[in-house]
Amino acid sequence: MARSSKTTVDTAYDKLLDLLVTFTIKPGTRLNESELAADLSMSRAPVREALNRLIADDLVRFEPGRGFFCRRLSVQEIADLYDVRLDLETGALLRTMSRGRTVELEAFVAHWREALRKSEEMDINALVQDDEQFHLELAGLANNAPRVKYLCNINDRIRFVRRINLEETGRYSEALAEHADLLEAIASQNTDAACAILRDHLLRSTEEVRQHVQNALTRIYADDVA
Amino acid sequence: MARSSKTTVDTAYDKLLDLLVTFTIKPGTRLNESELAADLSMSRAPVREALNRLIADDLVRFEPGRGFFCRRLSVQEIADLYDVRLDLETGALLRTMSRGRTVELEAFVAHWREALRKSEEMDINALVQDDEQFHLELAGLANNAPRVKYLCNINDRIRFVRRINLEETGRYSEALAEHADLLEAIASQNTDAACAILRDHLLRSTEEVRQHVQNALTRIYADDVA
DNA sequence: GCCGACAGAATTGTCGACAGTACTACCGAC
DNA sequence: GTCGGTAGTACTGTCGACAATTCTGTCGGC
Repeated sequence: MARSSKTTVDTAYDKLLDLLVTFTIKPGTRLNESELAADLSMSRAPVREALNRLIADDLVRFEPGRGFFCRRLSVQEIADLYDVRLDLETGALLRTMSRGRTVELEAFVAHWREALRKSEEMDINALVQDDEQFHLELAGLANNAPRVKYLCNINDRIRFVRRINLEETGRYSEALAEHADLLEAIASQNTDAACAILRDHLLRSTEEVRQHVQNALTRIYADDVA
Repeated sequence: MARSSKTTVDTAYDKLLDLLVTFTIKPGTRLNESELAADLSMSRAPVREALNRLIADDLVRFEPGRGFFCRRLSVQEIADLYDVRLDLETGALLRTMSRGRTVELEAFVAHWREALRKSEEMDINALVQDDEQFHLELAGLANNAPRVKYLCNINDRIRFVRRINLEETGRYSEALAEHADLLEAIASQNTDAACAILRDHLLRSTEEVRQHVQNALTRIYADDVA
């Protein structure tokens, strides 16, 4: 039954991750193990295991004797995560650039030149996903797996806000243009320019986040899917 | 029985963390759940829960159907982690310095001026612990909890190597001197100097690590405590 | 002598159950 | 009407058991 890499725990993990990342489960609410187990039609054991994995991702909090809770969403924390993200991404870029032209870099540039051209007619979901992908692949060029993993974690924790942010500001084309600029700076091996663009791009997002997180919060609590 | 914040899972977690961080459990070895449960005199359930928490810390690997394994120790990964650490720590320092003199900063400087003076006659264990503490508190001044958390994780993953490194090079006084220099640069609000010192300090460590990790590895496998 | 199949042993995956603890709602006293 | 205690309920914490899978060592064939 346990097809490799698709055990019950894994399905529980994926499902819960989704619920938490999209805030279908509201911040701060207590998670009822039995209920979740019933929803996923499995026993409590795998649910608990999945929840335990999510602790270290900081997507759930755990209080002894009380159980698991959905993480609280604070403006400060989101801003802090954007801050860390800035350092990790610019650090990666710096190292990638110092390595000069590589096959991977050329491939990256070629692929995203093409992809960005087609982005104009994408819907918001695809755009958000693409944005994340772009940044992640860029960071990946530095060939530092742990760094990418930390960035993935950050992404999981800010994804919802990131999405709201993009919707709220409607800054699609500007963001895409900034990606394009960055791409060209990279392609022409202009390290300083590339870092500056990435830095500004991220700082701008951070600023917007501060303004829009409140909207995000109300939106989360309004979304009563039931 | 479950005294607040000291549940069975927690003891399991702490104990396992220690075993993994110190490499009492050798890299790559398979972890036998029943055996661990017996050693800790508890059932398999809490052991599994603790192991699941350790997955996201990347201290254990998990293969469906095969169980949990102690992480592999690769030179590349250690170097990568040092790399990330460099970005996180210098980023934190930059933000701390940009904030000017604060009460916390003054307290930090005062405390460590004193502590460094007494460090000369410390034994290696205390030195290693102090070194980690110094860097962590310095990063903490930036008031960014997630950043510190990521650094803690990195510390867990490099602690052993860090220790070996210090023993192997015997560079105690140099390292302490660098800390002192850094402290004075911070105290005199010289941002550029402080960043440069921290950067060099960490780059040097990274370089040493590359040279000494092999020794660390053999040492780990030699330590048959039984 | 080497390779593959097969059976037995060991280990993981998941479950249901029970004990212990935290929460809730009710009730009486002030 | 409010506060404090108390009993009942709901949930978590941990366990042992069984099913399913992987591993190991042996045997026969080539």
